[in-house]
Amino acid sequence: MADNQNTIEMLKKVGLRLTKQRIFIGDLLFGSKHRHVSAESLHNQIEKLGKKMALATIYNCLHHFHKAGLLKKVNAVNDVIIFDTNLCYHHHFLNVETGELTDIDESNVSIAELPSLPEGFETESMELTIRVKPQT
Amino acid sequence: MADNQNTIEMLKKVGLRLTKQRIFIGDLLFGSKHRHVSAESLHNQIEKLGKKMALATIYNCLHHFHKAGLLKKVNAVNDVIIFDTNLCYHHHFLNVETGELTDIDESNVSIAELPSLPEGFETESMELTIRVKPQT
DNA sequence: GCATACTTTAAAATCATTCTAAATAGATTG
DNA sequence: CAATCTATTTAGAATGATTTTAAAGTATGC
Repeated sequence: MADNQNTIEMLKKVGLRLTKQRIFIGDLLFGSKHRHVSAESLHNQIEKLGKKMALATIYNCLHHFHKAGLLKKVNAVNDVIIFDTNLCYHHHFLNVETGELTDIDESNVSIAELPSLPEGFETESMELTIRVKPQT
Repeated sequence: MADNQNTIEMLKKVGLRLTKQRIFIGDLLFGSKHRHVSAESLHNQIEKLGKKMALATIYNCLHHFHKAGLLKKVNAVNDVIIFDTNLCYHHHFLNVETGELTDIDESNVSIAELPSLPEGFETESMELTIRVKPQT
């Protein structure tokens, strides 16, 4: 499959070993649109596809992808770590009831002035979270 | 003590029972400057002050204060829930190495355009997090 | 192919948080 | 101010997400 090939290229480029599990997860994550996943949600998806994979493997894989710069970590929601395949600078709506994240179209937000950083620090990333809840 | 009196007023105003533990925690939290605390960090502080208090009591208290609108919940960091005594709309630097949060002076940030919310939702809060790390 | 280092895995361990059930302490009422 | 009612505190158990461990398996270089 073409996807498969893309994933393999990607893993090679960042110097990660080509394991069945990483290729499978890579295909899922980078196959189509951007995604927000937790280890648990990925695990569920993988089980629904009829595959078996240890949860620990999924954690390992997500962390490796993150270290390799393939995934961005976004603010934890309800104690759950969420990884984002969209690496570009962008923001989120967070549904406080469900924990669901939705991308905010970049053009819709602009941060006019940026504060100066503390001495000796550099920015790693920046994220605006707009917590939303169903209208009462 | 004056602090004590303020805390008692505050608890009465929001309709929470006056317990020794809540008064003590209220004094710690609202005594001077704004603070960012986790249940654990508060527990440590309380132990250092030579008092004993069950961790569960601290969790209860923080949640009650939050429900009563005395504390704001901010994005979890490293799986830890952080409460903020600063209720005003403001933003944070997050030290990704230590998890430490620092307030950003409000005047230093302005969000020019706001995106429209998803249908049927309303904003609960909004927070910009600038993740920073020591310069390499 | 073989050796080596890296991965996967299941299960145990850990860590933050919540729950439980009993004991205690505020609040309320007569 | 005692009796009662209900909320709160507490220790410890339970839960849930994540990490660690140690053993077995697998990719990669030679």
